[in-house]
Amino acid sequence: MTVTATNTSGSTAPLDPAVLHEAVVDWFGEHARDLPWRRPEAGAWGVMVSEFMLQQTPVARVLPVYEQWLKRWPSPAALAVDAPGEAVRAWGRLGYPRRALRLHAAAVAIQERHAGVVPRRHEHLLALPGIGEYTAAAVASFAYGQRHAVLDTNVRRVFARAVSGTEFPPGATTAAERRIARQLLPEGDAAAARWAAATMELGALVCKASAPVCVGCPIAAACAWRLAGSPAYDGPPRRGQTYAGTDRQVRGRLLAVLRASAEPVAQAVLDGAWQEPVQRARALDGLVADGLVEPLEGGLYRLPGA
DNA sequence: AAGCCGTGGAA
DNA sequence: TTTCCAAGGCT
Repeated sequence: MTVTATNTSGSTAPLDPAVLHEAVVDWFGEHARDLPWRRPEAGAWGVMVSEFMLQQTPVARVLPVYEQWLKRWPSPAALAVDAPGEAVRAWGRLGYPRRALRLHAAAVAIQERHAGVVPRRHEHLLALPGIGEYTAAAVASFAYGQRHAVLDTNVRRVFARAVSGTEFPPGATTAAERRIARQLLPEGDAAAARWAAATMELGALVCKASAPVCVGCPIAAACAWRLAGSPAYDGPPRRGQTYAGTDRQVRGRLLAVLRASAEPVAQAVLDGAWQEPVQRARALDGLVADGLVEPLEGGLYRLPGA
């Protein structure tokens, strides 16, 4: 099947996948960042840890935490025998601490189901806690060199612009996007894995969400969005996140207190983290329900133990 | 399937 | 100052 891009006049011109592949992969060869999880010594576990941390958190903030994490827990087995609360503590301020809990749970599952080895099969990866469609494809591709359509926010944006001619992709991944990704995927395993990494990097460094650097783009001449005159986004409003005053902020405050304490913390201390008592109680209940906080006897709280 | 779940740097 | 947004997953 042929991949087409919409041009200015509304007609379509065929994109030659082989030409795109070469341009993007060559660009990647020159501009790829030297990230620790891309080095061979990272292994599948290193790749997996990085993917968890990079879910909605920028590379620059992940780097130091990633290094200390792998030094402390160089294998799933090492993490699995530690308390989940230690994972939450080491997660620091990366945000969305449920990811730390899920990474710990995934390590336990890898011990139980896969003899301590990060599974190779997409199906088995997908079954692990905290691993969805994207992360399963990413680990299978980056750690094991398999052929998978890796559709993260960067790749989706690159395809939206280069192929579909729109500034931004839809709110949720669509069947149409998966079809485009599958059609553009090179045949061989190694080529597909390289392509996945290259398109992600292109989205991260050049085809950025705001202020794309089209002068540095290897496929600018073939980009449907550019050829259409870079029309402004006209789809449904992309969801903006308010944060100040939300339960999420309160949860963050409470968890910060617990992270900072090696000992269980009294209710009264947690009360100092947020003024408004109803919201504070709701947030704490939520953290307990999520397994991020463990209530003890006598009004004490701590990060979850083993 | 729309909403929830943290955090901080940059524009 | 406010807004945007960063390699998503789960319910």
